[in-house]
Amino acid sequence: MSQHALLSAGTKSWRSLACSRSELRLDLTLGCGQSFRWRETGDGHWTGVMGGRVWTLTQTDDTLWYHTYNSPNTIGGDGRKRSAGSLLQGSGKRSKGVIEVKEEEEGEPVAVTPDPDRKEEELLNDYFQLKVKLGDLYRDWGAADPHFNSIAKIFTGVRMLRQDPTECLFSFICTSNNHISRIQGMVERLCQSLGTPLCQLDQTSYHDFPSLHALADNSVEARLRDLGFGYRARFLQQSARQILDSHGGPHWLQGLRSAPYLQARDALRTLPGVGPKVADCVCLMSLEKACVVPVDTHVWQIAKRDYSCAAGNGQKSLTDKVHRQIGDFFRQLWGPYAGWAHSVLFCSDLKKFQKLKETHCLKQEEEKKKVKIKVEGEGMTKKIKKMCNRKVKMCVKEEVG
DNA sequence: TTCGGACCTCG
DNA sequence: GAGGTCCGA
Repeated sequence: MSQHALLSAGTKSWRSLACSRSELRLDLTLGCGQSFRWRETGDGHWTGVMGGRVWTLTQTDDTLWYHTYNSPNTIGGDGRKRSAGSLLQGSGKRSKGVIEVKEEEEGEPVAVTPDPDRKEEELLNDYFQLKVKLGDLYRDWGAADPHFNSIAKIFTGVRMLRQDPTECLFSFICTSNNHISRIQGMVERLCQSLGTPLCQLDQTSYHDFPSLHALADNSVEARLRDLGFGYRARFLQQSARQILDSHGGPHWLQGLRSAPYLQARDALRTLPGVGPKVADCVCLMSLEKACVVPVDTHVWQIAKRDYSCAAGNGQKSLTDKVHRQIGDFFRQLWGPYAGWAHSVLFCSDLKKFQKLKETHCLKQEEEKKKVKIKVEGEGMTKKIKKMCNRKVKMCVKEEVG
């Protein structure tokens, strides 16, 4: 049996939070290239490391379900033999918005892993920034931007994570000249090679993200080159060394959360391997700078193609000035959470999510047919039929375009 | 400020 | 070429 938790299998203990899909879509949020540590380990089940522990997350319409695994050296490990129980039917217990599902072993209830201080709930709330009401933000962005509005119908629940700054910084140093799937592999090798092991599930060993000390060791560059990091190997080691030697450690990175955006960005850019794009990603995704729009060639294309944004027209490469102009353009359009809005558009442009647009388009076609039948059935005038069809066509066009 | 080339590897 | 950065001119 799979050691990775599966909600339907009923062999593991799950807890849950009330959270609708419009507030959070796991597949989009965890797969759009913000974090590189989550894998789909079962249908709609995402397993990864966060806050020093291994999690499996999944969701139903109004609920976010989570399971955490005990590492081997903590009490009550997960290696015990478990039998499948019918835990989802009627054994859920609700307390202060938390549902505790008790697992059963040979008919006898087994105690769920206790979470008396609700630490895990807090970690999830913090990581997904669930206090920020995404529905309200989508409404505001849609009102200000028709193009966003058309995308938003398909790409709901794309939310900015609040990641650990060290993990975010060193992951994004790996992103230059690179694409998501390869970055995922690199970050995984980085953790397996230099991070503390947490637990093993179905031949996959999960490790914590490496500490600055582990990354700063002189042997790291050669080791990472062997693991296929190329020129980025030196950047990783040197940036870690610089943070330890010149700034005193991870505390410095955390401290940038309370610094203004430009100050934080400039501080990050003193590190080797950190240019405007990487610095902006770290600011947005781990340092609470929600207004920051990281600009890469991709976002530049979106600005030109979908917004006729003239910034950088005639330019061959993304200069600092073009970065600033495009960032300002989107900030003006979307407001203080512009970085969050940018991630929705970014997500909708990813190859792996194109199917979502197609299926949505098919649904629209079906709606169109239904409307047509209804109109004909009600014997409306030709003029009204025409108007109605045009409206549906416009809607479809908007979705596709 | 801007530009081109180099840096790594892979599909 | 890819979801970039660094370096020298």
